[in-house]
Amino acid sequence: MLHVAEAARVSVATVSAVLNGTATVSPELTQRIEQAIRDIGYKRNAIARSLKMGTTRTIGLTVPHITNPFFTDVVSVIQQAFDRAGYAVMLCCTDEDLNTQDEQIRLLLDRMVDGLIVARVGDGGILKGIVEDANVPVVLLDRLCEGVDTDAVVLDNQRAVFDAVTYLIHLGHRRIGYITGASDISPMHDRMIGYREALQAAGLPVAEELVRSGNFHEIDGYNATMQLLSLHDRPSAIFSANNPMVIGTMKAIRDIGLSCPEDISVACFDDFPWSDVFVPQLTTVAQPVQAIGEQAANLLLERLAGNRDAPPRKLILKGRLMIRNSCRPLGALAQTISA
Amino acid sequence: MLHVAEAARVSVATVSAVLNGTATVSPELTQRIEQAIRDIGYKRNAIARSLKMGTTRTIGLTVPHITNPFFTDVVSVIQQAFDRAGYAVMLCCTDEDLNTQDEQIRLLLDRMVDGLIVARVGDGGILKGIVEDANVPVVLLDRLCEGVDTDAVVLDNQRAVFDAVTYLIHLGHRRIGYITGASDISPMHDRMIGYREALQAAGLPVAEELVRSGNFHEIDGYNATMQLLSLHDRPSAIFSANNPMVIGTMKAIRDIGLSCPEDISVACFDDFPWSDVFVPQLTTVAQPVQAIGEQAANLLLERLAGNRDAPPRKLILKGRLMIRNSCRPLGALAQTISA
DNA sequence: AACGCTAATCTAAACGTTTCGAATGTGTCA
DNA sequence: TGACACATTCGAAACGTTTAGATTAGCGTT
Repeated sequence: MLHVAEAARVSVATVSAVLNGTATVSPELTQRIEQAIRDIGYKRNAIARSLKMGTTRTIGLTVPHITNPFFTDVVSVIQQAFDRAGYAVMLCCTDEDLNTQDEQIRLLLDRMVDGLIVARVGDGGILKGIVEDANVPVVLLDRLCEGVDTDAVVLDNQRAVFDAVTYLIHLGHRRIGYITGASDISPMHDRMIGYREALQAAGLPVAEELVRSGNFHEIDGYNATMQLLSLHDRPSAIFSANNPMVIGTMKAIRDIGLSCPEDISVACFDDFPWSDVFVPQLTTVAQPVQAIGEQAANLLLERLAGNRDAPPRKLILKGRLMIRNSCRPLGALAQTISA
Repeated sequence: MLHVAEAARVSVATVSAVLNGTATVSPELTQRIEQAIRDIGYKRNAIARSLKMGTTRTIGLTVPHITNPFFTDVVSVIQQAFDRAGYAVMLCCTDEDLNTQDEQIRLLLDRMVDGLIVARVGDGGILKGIVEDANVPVVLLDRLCEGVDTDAVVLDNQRAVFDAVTYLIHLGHRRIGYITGASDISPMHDRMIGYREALQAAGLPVAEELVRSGNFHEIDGYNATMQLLSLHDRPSAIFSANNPMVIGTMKAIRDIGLSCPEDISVACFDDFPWSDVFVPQLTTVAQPVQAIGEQAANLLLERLAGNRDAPPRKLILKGRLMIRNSCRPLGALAQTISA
């Protein structure tokens, strides 16, 4: 900027003025300065600007795993939204580990991100303190966090699973296996409640041996399914509360020599692009990823636009049951349908 | 830092010294300063540091679409690698659009990223100038760029497709449809060559009506497949040079009332997690995503570590044909096998 | 001709670090 | 006792911006 000022024979203040349009500058000087900028190929240093202004026009986004198709899609939407608004986004993957998350949030804060969107892990760690300090706005994504009162957009997980399990019950299933992730994550907790309530609403018992817990990965789904399938009175249907784990479920079914949906019905959380192309076409609970991403971005952008002390808003969106053909009717119902 | 200095009754220079270990500081002062840091909850301002040091410990990463599973995986690996090295990564999606890419690269450069990893789009745009200026190191990912001589890691695309198509030919296929993306992208160009060479090596003609070009999206694959399948002498196999497009291919096959592999064989580029779970299990060319991501990260990290003027290195990795059951043997071969 | 008003431009401080060189103190050696 | 080396600490400039306030010039009024 100094060089531009010299070349245009003006002060740096004037250059800054035309760059930002913050003051009226005569046409001649404007012209000279613009020419000098082109000649020199000057690019304004956003770091120096950030230091002075106290804002970086950068936000931090952390998710447990970007390879989980739900997060892939949401990250993509969020990235686009902030790109349109002229913000950069720093992406971090916490690998479902609290220490990693704390470290990455610190990294982002050190770099003075203007805001944070977090799909939290564990108990939230340092998140609570950050929200309380209220220096940088935080919006929670997908997962609420106990004791952390801030903007959030989540799914009505309980209702979504309730609907899905009720659907299985309507098909005639009575023993429905359930595979979940760690229950300290709010969606996992809520989904579990949805499962139990659906059974209870139908007057069915909640058999603890049908509930298995894993750590979100394919292998965990595989192991859980193996256990369910080796029960002496094995379930006729399995609902997997997490998408990567359902891959493990399908592999376990195949490896054990069964097939879906003939021998066992399967449904799961989170839709994915291939779900209606291959056989079986998996029945899933689809989250409105586009809306989730956009709403999260909007909540944060509004805070960034200055609306700091409005009360926190929690947006709760509805899932949608995508009925395909991985679940088959059972018993009397099956008779009527095939007849 | 000023507050810390005051609280510990020392100068800011001394605080900086203990923070960075750049000078010997007496045990008492060190102690006092550390205490003050804890008391105040001081966090060093990375922006100010960056301004002074001229380095942000942040890199920029641009890909066409993060939802393409190949890029999802590679981004994930790269993110992890830089995280380990204490770098933040700014992620941008260019949506396969050159203007968007230019804009985003400018955005990243404004923010003084220390380096860039780019899966380029179009003809590279401003990339060439940036590499020539040599202020920030650039490594090309997945796609080389004409006239841009810099570090790169790509696949041996030609060989990979050659192998895949040769496999189809060995199965007895003679008319093999080929669906590609825009040919100004080096991998698409090279894959096409691999296709032609495989046919020529087998003494088969290259029928232009069997080659269709799309814009990387599912819908393009759908349309291209529809065209191929409505040919009066339709192909017995289709190879899709891009993963999202193969979804369109599968949908088109289904919509037209055919089935894979009975009526038509399908193979495609890029593996995905579900590929061996559902039916048909798709035969794919798997890229070594882990290695690609790590090598790209390493190339850049080495440059960042100071090795600036070594000649550019191009790493060419090998793909792997994952033979599953979406391609069936034809003619005489089918007889022998089923006999 | 002196005055005030407005518009255009500039000067200089500030943002929070790092770092060079100067200053201070302490012990060693001739 | 003075000179010197060494260890420790500090003052102040610098990084590239923004911006409040000062300065200057131009112009219409009286």
